[in-house]
Amino acid sequence: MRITQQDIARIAQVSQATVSRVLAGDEKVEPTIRDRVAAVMVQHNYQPDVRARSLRNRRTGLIGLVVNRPVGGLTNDPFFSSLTAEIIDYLSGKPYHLCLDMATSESSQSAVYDEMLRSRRVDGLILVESQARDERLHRLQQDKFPFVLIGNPLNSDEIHSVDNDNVRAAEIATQHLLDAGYRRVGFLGGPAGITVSDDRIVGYQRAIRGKQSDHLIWHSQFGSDAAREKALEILASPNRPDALVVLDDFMAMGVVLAARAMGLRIPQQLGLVAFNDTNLCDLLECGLSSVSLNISSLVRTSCDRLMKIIENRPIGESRRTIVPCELKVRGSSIRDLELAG
Amino acid sequence: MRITQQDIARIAQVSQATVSRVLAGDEKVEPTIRDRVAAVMVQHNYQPDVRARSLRNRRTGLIGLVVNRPVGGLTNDPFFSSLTAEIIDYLSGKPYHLCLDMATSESSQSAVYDEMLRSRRVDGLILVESQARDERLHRLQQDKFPFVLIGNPLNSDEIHSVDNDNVRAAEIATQHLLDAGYRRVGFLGGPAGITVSDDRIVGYQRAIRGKQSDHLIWHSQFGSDAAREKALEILASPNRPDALVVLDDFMAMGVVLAARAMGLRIPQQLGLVAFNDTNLCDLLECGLSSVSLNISSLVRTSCDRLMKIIENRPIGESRRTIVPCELKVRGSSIRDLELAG
DNA sequence: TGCCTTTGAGAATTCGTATTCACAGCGTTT
DNA sequence: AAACGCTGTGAATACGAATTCTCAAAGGCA
Repeated sequence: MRITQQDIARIAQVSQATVSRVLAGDEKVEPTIRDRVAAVMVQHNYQPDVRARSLRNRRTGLIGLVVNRPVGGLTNDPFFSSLTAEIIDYLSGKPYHLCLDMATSESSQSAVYDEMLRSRRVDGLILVESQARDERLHRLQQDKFPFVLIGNPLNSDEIHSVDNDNVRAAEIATQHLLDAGYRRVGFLGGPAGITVSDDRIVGYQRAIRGKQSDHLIWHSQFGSDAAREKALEILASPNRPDALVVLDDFMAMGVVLAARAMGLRIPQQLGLVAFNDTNLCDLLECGLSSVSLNISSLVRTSCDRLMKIIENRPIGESRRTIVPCELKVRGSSIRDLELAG
Repeated sequence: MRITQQDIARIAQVSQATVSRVLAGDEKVEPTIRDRVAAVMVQHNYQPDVRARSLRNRRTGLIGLVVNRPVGGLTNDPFFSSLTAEIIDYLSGKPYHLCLDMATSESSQSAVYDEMLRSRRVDGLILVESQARDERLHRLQQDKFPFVLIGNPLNSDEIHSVDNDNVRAAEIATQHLLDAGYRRVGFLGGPAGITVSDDRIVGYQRAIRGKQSDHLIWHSQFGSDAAREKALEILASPNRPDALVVLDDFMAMGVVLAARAMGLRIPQQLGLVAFNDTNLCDLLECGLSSVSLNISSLVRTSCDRLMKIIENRPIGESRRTIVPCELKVRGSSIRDLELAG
């Protein structure tokens, strides 16, 4: 059977309330008694029961992370894995733990949400929405449930959100390629409708405006395989681009394979810039230029914010925070690499 | 304020006990009443409070995953990310959630363990120990706390554990290279003392025995960068290997870069087999042969086992389960690829 | 000395649910 | 018709900790 405050109280010859007070570090406890109780607690290896505590305190000490992906959609998702890794890293040492959950299908989402929110399993939520789900977000908002969105809440500025400036990120990437001397800079994105992808296309277009006569935009499924197929097609077309901004590092590696298969040299004949700055970037001899999304600062900001909301502390900043991203230039976007080297 | 069973009871003109019974699907409730209560629950969007429930039931519905890594050691760890991804995948739909925690330092481990176990935050634990921590494991064992170890419990067969047969895996990989006609097959592992690495070295040696005069074993830090450095050194040595078994895909990619830099062709002049079968394997033109650790079946087995232990259901199998691994042959280990193609 | 304030600690209550216990109402049996 | 299940429901209690309420003892002041 488990040791409770009741037991400690009995052994130390005090009331259960006093044990609780000692635990809370209450000043109003006679030092003699405090020490006696503390000794008994240590001796019996007492640890308060979180379950009882959270019932009483209305706090579980858990932060939920809900990921919306189809079954199996998590494996090999670099964004997701960085995200969880960073969150755990950030939370370690703090009085919160991470509760991870997945909503696999549209229909299971409600269930997951209900289980997490209405049932008060977690104190707050971090949401990563690949597509805008106003309805859901507003439900949370109405329930006054503490949450922070990583992403773009679209038409709502009531919602606490932290985001990369995807538009700007793509603009920078594109501009960089233009500056490097590439003439026909294209964009290879993910499936249309995905917010990240759409946002970045806007940034691409913004940079291109005026500098180049046409917009070269393609879509592909995620992953290096799909991207390679698409790239084979793109690079075979008569007026192929001489540089590509690619939605993520994995897709970029697919493009690299396609280029290699077709005998195109990177960066001389094809410039590349991708996003995420994962460790994949070093797997290319010349290095893959990539825009770092600064996930750790994204995480730090969101978690800080969430903890403030949960603990009712004042929130200094505005509701929406943009985390700047940073272009990490490597070899794949330096057109005259050999001359320079 | 939150809606409780009490409220539902009042509205439906029954006692709170009855509401609880309806919720539990108790047969002994008059259909008329059952429907009336159910209707009120739906109407008011009632959801039972997990906190109260877990206090009463002594079950939280949480499974803990404790990862032992230094700060920042999670980012870009493919094993970890596959593992969590698979666990979440597996748990979604089941009445358990995942609670993720990290023990960054030796000293913080006790704290994490205490917080998780003694405080009964989770119903059971999945442990991934990179090194054997008998002391810790035995404490858990003595507390009769439900847990399953992914890995090797070394000198204890009392402990529930699920593991790859790392020895066999490495043996197969090595054998495969020997069969392919390579003459000097070496092994590039991680830092000495890491169980995975040590186990695989044993397997390597077992396969080599008799087939080759000497054992060619090197150690390097994890990650493609460190591996590349080491590989440059290895491949420059006078009696360099003509094939390498490499501890994981990432390190293997480092080896690939080194080989490429030195003008060695893969697989003709250097054969490669790695472990994990991540999506990195497709990033090599010829494909990287890799031993799949079958993480999803690893996860399925451990979670099943853990759930059985938690729920006191009979456990059919023995305490230790070995999940077979499978060599995925790709181009990097087919010595005469061009002849074959 | 007597009254009031302060201090410290125990008793009682609360959080929301599950479950045991007790019992009212009804039907069956002899 | 009386004694005896049986069934469905409400009342009461437990889970373990935090907090409020209560009160006794000690101390201060007039």
